[in-house]
Amino acid sequence: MPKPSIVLVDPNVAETEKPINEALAQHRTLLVVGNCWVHYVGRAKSKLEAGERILIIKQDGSLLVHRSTGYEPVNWQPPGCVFNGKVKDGLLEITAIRKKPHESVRIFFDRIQMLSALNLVDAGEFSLYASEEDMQKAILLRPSFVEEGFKPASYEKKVEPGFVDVYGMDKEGNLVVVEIKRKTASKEAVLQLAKYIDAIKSRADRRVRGILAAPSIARDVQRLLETLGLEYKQVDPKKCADTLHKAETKKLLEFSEES
Amino acid sequence: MPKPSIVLVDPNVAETEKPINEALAQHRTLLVVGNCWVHYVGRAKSKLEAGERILIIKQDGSLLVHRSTGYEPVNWQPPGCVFNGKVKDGLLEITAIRKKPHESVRIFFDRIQMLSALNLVDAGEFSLYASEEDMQKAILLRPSFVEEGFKPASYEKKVEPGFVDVYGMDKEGNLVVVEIKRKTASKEAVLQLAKYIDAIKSRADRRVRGILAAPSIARDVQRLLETLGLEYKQVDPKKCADTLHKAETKKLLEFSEES
DNA sequence: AATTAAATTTCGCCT
DNA sequence: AGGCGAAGTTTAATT
Repeated sequence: MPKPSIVLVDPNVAETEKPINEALAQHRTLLVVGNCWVHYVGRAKSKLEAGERILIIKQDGSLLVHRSTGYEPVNWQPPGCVFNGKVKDGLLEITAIRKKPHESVRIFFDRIQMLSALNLVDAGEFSLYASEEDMQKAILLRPSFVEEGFKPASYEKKVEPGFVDVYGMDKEGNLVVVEIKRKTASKEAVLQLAKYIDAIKSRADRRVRGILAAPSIARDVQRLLETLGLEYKQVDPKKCADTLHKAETKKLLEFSEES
Repeated sequence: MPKPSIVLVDPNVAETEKPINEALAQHRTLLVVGNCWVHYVGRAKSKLEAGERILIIKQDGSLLVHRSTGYEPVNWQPPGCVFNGKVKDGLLEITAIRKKPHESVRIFFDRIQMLSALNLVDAGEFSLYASEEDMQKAILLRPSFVEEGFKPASYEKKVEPGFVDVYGMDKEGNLVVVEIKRKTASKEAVLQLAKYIDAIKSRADRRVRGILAAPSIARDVQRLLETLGLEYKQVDPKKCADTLHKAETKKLLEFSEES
């Protein structure tokens, strides 16, 4: 039976110790806004001077300290920390300790504008569309996105430097390696594809074609691509997402008709 | 003259429209906790079903939606967004729009546990120690970290593929190229060093040694390194940071004695 | 403005 | 558990 949320506005620092440690013990989400400074020692080492920030401690043991600007937290810890809060001499000190790698974040508050201990109930599903994985699935489903007559044979095939996105054969019987990028193809993508081609060519008995499938490509990158004897095929991630979506809807329909 | 912070606990959704738009207009930091769902369209596309989350909108136009677990936000926008909040049919809809690339995040709240509009005052400085740059400075200051008798000649020297971290001479008069890594040396670091060495060897009149200075190196990477005729020297970033710190303290002392 | 490299990257997947 | 590659990566530096 979860206790309801607690919100304290402008509390004395001293009176926050108990609710904070209760919230931490119950693995609730903790939200603290106030004037603080932060010491971090671990993979690196940092010091943040005093200022007003937002501290978030989540139930999985992750920690975020956010300043008034910027997408990224100024200090943080990934999930799995152990926390402790204590008040001494009018200061609230919150310590987060992680092992492997061993590191710690210590936050000192001398004034707290708001403290909140929350019970966040969240079972909602998150779906991301048009990821590189979606594009891969869509190409396997509709190989003509790459080329008419293309026949995929395998995907995520192990080829020495790493993994090939899609691997198959064109209508002339040549081997085809497809490298997929969700956005504008970079030089790195071209070089990666070239590496795969080289590795496969060395032990193939026929011609090996490399196709870079991406929504766009820069002029100079395309030149590099052509110099290396590779090809480019424009593929729209949105269209891939739509194709996938329709396929999945159809599958669901068939399933419900069967049952 | 900044207005003080506002905190509303369990407000009706309808009554949040005005304070939210005021806070957005005044570029205050907005904190909303409540039950919401999120649609994102832009570089990719995502959908997040209903659940209780924390929304942060910062004064620089960045946006974060945090779930009850995880270091990373489930949805976000980097700084520079334009926001709008409106209430309709008992729902609060907050829209964030970014141009270049054009994308949008729409958040719908049907229940709000807490709303807070903050004026965060934060002029504190953030310092990170033991960066790669710090290690470079420390090696220039104390070349014996690389090797007894090593004499640095230059740093960030242009050598065709890019820049060499530290460049100098050993006590036998051989050229020495030092590549610095703040953490475990990767295969990429070894190959990069090899490229520099090749470039320099081609126009040098004496032996050229390549030393990879890093806190650690994987067994197989070390094998590759040795195959390429390069060397590894263990260097501790923390020790570098300490050396630097002491040097800077000393410098400050000398300065205050002079004046 | 575009490109490249680094990050206390984190995260996921596979060996 | 360690290693490798991808990310709606972001961010800073450099061309």
